Amino acid sequence: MSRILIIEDEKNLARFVELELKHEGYDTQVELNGRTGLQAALDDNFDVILLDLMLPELNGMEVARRLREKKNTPIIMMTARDSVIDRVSGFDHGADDYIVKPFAIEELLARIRALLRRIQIENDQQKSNKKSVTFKDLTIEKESRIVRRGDEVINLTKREYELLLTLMENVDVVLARDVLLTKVWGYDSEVETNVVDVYIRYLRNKIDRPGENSYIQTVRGTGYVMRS
Amino acid sequence: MSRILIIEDEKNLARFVELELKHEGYDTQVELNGRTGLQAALDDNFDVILLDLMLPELNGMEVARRLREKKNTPIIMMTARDSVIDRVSGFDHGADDYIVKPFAIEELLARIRALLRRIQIENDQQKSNKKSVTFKDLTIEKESRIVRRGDEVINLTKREYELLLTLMENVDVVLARDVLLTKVWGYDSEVETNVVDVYIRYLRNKIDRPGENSYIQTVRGTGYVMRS
DNA sequence: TCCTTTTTGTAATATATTTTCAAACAAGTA
DNA sequence: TACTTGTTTGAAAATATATTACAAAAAGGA
Repeated sequence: MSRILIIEDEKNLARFVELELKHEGYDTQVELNGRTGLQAALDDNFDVILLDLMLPELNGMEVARRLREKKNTPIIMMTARDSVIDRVSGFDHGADDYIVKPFAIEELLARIRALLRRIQIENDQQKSNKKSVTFKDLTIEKESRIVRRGDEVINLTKREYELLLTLMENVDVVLARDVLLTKVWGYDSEVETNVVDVYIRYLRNKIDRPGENSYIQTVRGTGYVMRS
Repeated sequence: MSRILIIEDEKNLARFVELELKHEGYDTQVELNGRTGLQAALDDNFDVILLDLMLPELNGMEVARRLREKKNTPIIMMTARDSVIDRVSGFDHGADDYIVKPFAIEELLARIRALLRRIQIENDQQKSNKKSVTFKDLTIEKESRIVRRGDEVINLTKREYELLLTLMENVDVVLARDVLLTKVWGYDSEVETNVVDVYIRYLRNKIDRPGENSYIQTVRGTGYVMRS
């Protein structure tokens, strides 16, 4: 179920919203000031953040701005009535929607649902929409399936290509052999997991430069990763 | 099986709910007024409390409030239809969910299940949901499995990493050697408990600074802990 | 179709790293 | 001091990964 972070200093309101959201089946967490709210938002992956504009320690706009430097978690800004200027700057700082206090809980729920739906659609499109993937001076153009290191075109077989693509679409995520196996060879493949090692080697031979560290790092006991 | 306390003065309703819950395999107890209800809740450890808002001697809100001073037993508040004001203050006093009377028994069962699940998840998983874990200037990024002390990256083996993660996800909890063994080495591992000591030493060598106190403290006769 | 080339997967070996054990040592406690 | 508990160490055992050669399968071309 979706996880929602509530950053709001009025305890009664925070508690009320939290309970209503839990009642709807969301997983919630409350933070009572901007600083801890931002920290929680960064440490954790929430689906939506409800962010009050007026907060102690760090105001809502500032929280949104700093969060946006790192992440794109959707934000619904809660503003005092008619504070148009705030609205504008709120959007400007990265809010995805806003709701004016005092609000009917049903309106908030509707906005959350709408936002989750919107994000879902964007995510679906985005992933398949990206035309190219990059890691350092390595690029993959998906449509043409051309792989380059700098200017030099690298010829990869189907398996090699898919393995590299998977790694490059998950930069900084350590992928276990069996994960790679299901992603590249298919969930029902019955090959030995040693093929992953072998293909990693093929890739290294083709993309790395002699003497330099490999672009693909081994994490012993766990898997492989391309670290930025 | 989970134990549920029903605090409800309408005998018929209380009886009905009790029978249904027993039928579902829960262990139940009924109290017919706020005073004895609170007493029972304090004396005993229930998994969930069903609490009516309108009660003789001590109303539901008051029961919730006083219980919360001592305990965090999850509460489902049963409120009359559309009593929004009651909701707000009820939640404010510590309810975890509410159900509006009259309700379908199936909805109540679903809410109880959801609540039990949520509590479970909050206990176990919240920590493992987090993307990163921090202790003083030590951080672990889980996806990339990068461990840092300040800016310096620390290389850990699989076992070392998992041991540190376990300790850091349980800051201020003293973990016995055999607990660490089951958590890190697996429930069926058959290694000597001395390996824990050995790995604690490896970790200390890698994360501590010479001269400073160790981040990992020994609790003689009990286990190890990272104290904040 | 038949032959050639390329790709894929397996298995064996070599190499590197980690894990474990057990014994000696140190420290804390009664 | 005697006893218990924790620490440190080095070496052996266990595992994981890298590398290679090769056979089977698939793809391509005449």
